[in-house]
Amino acid sequence: MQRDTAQRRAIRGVFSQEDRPLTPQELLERAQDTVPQIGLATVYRTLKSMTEAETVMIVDVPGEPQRYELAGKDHHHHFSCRACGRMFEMDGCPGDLERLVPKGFVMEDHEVFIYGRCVDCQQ
Amino acid sequence: MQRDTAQRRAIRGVFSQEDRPLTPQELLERAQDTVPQIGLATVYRTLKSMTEAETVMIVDVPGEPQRYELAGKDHHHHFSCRACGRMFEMDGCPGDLERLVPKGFVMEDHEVFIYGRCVDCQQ
DNA sequence: CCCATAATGATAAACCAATCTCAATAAGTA
DNA sequence: TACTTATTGAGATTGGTTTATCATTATGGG
Repeated sequence: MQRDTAQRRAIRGVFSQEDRPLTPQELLERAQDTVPQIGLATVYRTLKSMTEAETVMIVDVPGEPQRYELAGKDHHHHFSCRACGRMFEMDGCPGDLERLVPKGFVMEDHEVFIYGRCVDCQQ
Repeated sequence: MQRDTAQRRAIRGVFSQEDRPLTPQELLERAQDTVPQIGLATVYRTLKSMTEAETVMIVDVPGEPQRYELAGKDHHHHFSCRACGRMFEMDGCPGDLERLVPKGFVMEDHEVFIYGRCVDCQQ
């Protein structure tokens, strides 16, 4: 059966503290604040089981390694800060995407990424 | 000086025939129709010099290798077909993205990806 | 408290995209 | 045509992410 370890608690803790999509590396570093000896393999293993349990979702980002975010959120998109490299969530959705779709094509899904500077990285 | 080779002509030909963002692998396969012995290294070398010359642009796609498209096009976004894996261009742009940006964040750029089925892959 | 075994850490290995190496080829000027 | 040298192809190599290995640790039911 699934055991409750300090490592997994730390990873779950990071996800609820930072409410944004995280890379395995970011998760490792934050989790090490709580459990210093935690290794990258444990992070990947935990992410895999959380993904299978649908506790977290994979976020594919252009030109970056996969990120992971807690599942069950409302539909949203992402903001990537070019200064600090962090990715944030943005509620809502631009309407009227159907208008962009070429004739004869069928839209099933969409993603929007906005790039710029986050509130902590102004000027 | 820059020499005009059959390989480079083939690659330029593929770009103008297929008017969409192509992966190095796609370029290799299409170019081999014209120059069967062309190798992947040549494709990458040619893409690098075309990128430096700003003849082509890199398109970063979520969860996929980089693609390349001819430079100088109007602002547009991309449609990815889940059936055939090809990526297409879509003219235009959803307005009103500023509305999504969290307070204090500054938008510099944006990308939109639509997923679904292209006209050749219906039902 | 015991103990079966799930989980971990360190590191090696697998993967894949992209680049490098180098001998062979071929473009293009004289 | 001859020659300089840019370009090529094949395969090795790199760099980064992700997975596998395996001896060790530690959870949690009995």
